Amino acid sequence: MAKPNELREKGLRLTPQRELVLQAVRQLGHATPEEVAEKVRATQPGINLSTVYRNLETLENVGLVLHTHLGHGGATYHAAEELTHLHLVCSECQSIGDAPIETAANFVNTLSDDYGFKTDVTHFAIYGLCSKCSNKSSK
Amino acid sequence: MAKPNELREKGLRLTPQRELVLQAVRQLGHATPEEVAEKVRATQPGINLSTVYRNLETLENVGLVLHTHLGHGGATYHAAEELTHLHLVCSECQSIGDAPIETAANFVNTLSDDYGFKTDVTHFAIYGLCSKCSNKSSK
DNA sequence: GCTTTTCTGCAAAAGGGTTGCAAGAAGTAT
DNA sequence: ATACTTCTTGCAACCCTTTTGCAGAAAAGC
Ligand SMILES: [Mn+2]
Ligand SMILES: [Mn+2]
Ligand SMILES: [Zn+2]
Ligand SMILES: [Zn+2]
Repeated sequence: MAKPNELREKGLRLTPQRELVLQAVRQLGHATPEEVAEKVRATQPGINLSTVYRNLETLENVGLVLHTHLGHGGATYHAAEELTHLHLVCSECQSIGDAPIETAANFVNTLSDDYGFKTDVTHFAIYGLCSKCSNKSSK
Repeated sequence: MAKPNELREKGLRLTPQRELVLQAVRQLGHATPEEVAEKVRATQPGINLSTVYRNLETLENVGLVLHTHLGHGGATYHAAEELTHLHLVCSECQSIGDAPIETAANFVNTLSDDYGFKTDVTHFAIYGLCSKCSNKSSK
């Protein structure tokens, strides 16, 4: 999954830990550092949590990985090439829905035209009530 | 600023600490718990941080206060009646701009029509590059 | 293989927020 | 005004997540 030299091309050393962290992020979709660590441990039981944190940061610095905020707490990590959707997070059931990024295109353009603000809509979740929960509470 | 019985009307006891926490949130605009504590301490030096946290939670439960996420870390608090704008947070200079909530109206309607998702656009910031920073980096 | 530089594991610390508990204050009834 | 009940506060201890310093291990380059 992680090609042999895509890490070296970025000026990074290719260590088993680093390769496994990247692989885990790619396989997991959105994952907390803890979840990444757990996944990596299936292959490399000894990996330290701090190594996971440091590699996530390193991989983010070279653009292979990104983080987003889906809940009230910490960040979750995505493979950079796969972050092509909005996250619709339900405040009631905590479910995470996806929507295509184009859904926000007009909104993003308006902010750019009116405020000169260049929005990254994926960094924070879109927060609200999912359809199930909003139906329930209105009945 | 905090009327005598608006707290009692919500079924809460009116303590000096609670009244001051509410007042501080109203005066500060967006404030972290730490900032609220600091403001309150101008009047009541002895107030404990845990009292601030507990009161923010209590005030949020009765709808007088709300929290939003403006940065990568913790929450910031708003007076409920004043949360009528979007937050445009710059990833580079950390500035916090405002935009009227109607800016997002079409976007919110689309999410509702297409996904049944009822968005609260104020809970998370809109993240990106402010006009100053995007000008700089493009030159 | 040997040298240089980066990376890892470990343990300790920091940061932000929460909790149990006993004492204190607010509200309520007498 | 006093007594009673219930809620709130301060304090200290604690928890969970993330960061940091450091010494040894492993990559990359020669
Ligand atoms: Mn939140
Ligand atoms: Mn972030
Ligand atoms: Zn839901
Ligand atoms: Zn900026």
